Amino acid sequence: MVEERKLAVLRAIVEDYVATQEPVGSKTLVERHKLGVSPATVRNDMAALEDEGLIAQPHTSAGRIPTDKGYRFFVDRLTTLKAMSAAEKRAISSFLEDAHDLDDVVQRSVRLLAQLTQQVAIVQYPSLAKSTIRHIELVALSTNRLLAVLIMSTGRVEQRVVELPVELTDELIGELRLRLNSAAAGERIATAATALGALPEQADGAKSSAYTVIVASLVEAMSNHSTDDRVVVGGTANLARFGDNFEHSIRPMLEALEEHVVLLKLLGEATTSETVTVRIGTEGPIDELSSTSVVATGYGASDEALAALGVVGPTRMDYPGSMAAVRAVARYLSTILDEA
Amino acid sequence: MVEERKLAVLRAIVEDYVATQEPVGSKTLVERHKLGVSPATVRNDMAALEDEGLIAQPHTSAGRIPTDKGYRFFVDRLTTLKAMSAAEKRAISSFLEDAHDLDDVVQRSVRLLAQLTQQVAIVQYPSLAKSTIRHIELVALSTNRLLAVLIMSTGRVEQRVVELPVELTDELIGELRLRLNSAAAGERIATAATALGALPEQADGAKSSAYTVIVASLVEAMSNHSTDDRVVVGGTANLARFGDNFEHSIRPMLEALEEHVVLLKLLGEATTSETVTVRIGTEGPIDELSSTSVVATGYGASDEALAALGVVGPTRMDYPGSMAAVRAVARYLSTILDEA
DNA sequence: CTTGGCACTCCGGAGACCCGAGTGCCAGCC
DNA sequence: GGCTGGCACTCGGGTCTCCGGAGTGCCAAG
Repeated sequence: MVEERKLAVLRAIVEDYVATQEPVGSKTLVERHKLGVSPATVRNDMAALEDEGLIAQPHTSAGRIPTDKGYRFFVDRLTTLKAMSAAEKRAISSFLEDAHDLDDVVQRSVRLLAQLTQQVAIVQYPSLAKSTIRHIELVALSTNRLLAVLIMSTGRVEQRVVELPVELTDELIGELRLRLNSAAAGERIATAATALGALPEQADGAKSSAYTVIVASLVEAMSNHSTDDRVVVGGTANLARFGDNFEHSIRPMLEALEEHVVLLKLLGEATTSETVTVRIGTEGPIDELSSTSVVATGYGASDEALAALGVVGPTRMDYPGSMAAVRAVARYLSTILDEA
Repeated sequence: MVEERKLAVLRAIVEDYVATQEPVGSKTLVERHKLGVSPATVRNDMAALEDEGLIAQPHTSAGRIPTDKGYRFFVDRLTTLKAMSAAEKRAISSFLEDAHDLDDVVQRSVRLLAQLTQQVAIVQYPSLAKSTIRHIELVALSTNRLLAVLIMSTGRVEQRVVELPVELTDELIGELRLRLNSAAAGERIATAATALGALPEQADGAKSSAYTVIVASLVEAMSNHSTDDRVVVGGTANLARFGDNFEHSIRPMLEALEEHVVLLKLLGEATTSETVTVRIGTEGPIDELSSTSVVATGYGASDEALAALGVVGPTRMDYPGSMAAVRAVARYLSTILDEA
């Protein structure tokens, strides 16, 4: 038995099954893929592949379908990323470049990804922790409530209402704003926080105490990364193509998509932008989603990704296509954020 | 035939059908609702109701189900809003008050509404056009690109990148910021725009021309209400309870939920906060959603609503419950935004 | 106007049946 | 040793039939 052909058979099975969503038999396989051997031979190969746990048959006397392990093998060894067509590239860049807003960029990315892959797309907002502060704005809401608006270099805008135990004056706010910005601009939140901590000391006595409380409140509000988990989902209508098994596929999927925490888990460690991570079926962290796969990658600077994006779909998905689309969108997104 | 009983029968049919999702027959009806008459009598009533187009039978020899017209009658004449239980009220207010952010408030509202009604919930962000400007912040991105951040009284923050045909200086920005804010703070965008239009004239010659272009760009960016349509959707997992007819219920629903424009159409004219609007089945603007109903209302100031919120579900939904929940959430949301 | 009776309809589940695709294995062939 | 054709076997799933039960409409009597 030729090892090479056995792998060709595996590839053919994966491709066929992904395309038709039906168990594939030996006969149709040789017909569709010009393997140059007889069905019987393919059957032998299939038996071997089944022994290795790469494929399985749902019922006796049915065709074979790939197992998670089979997909894994396919993804790792039998596939190269499809290149995007020139037209697709053009579509991507023009679609994304029309955006005038970070919200807009993210929204468009999600749509794009969903449309390219015909799957559910997830895009995470640029992480607060990993981007730098461009500007801090303070707006008095009342004498003891302050709205702090953080404008990040990625264009992300974050706001916090801070309740203060002291009375505010316009003068105080103005001074605070100046100092805050000179201390924090260009820094990351974490480093800015320490820099800000030093601020009160530089002030003269009377204001020092006021500074102390205000800065402390600000720092606390800023470093509360509870909203660091902003994610946007799109293409849920593509779930409709999941096919039949409603209760076991679509419901848990919809539930997961509601829970941003779960989504973040799914995107998981895909925080490096150079590689596309593929999590197949039970490899994922969520038991309920044992028949779904995640294709994800990071975007932003190449060394340390700002955030992740990806698609989620049934294990029987077009991995090469999805991987290519995910990578392409991530790249364009990175360049766009770089410009901004 | 007693008219009053006939309506009781209609009510019973609606309630039963909503609860069981199965056509309801005369016999089970008298059993479950103690109508005090025989099934045969009820059958006569049913025949009359069917003549009036309020109920229908899916097949001969099946029970009856309400028609859209039947639901309409039920909603208009046979129902009073369920009061929320004290526990529910407490849950709502405490859940919403924990929010520290407009985004947070909206997000929580959507979840709350979805959970209360067990349906898909939609909440629209406070309209830009109808709220007032609290503060305008300008941040230089480069010498000829300016980031304008609009902070509205509702806590909504909107940003725009403005490309300018002139060089910016810190001094210019500072002055601009002062003038902008004194002219625009407390105004609505529309009125602010005209006020801003007058600004350049007040400046002295050299700066006047710079002002003119900058202000023009700003006004244009601000009054571009393309993002006025921000809506948030939640509870899509509840679609799973839609039941069987996948292709005809869930897919178009998911597709509609992706399109914010469509959602806005659905919320439609529900811009008054005093009444809860109910759109049943084909009464709605979207053909594909002919078997779904929308329960919506406005929130914000009582005279002119800031925006709308509501739930979308199958025509066979619990109207009294949904209406009550929608109204309750809208009210709490209004008070919260009032405080902020 | 209400009610019991009765004949009629028809949906939908259970069972029987069969076809066809697919398999495993074996013996022969290169 | 690997490939191939042949063959008996399996079994899912579509089709058909059948039947019960829930529901109806109508009618005549109270």
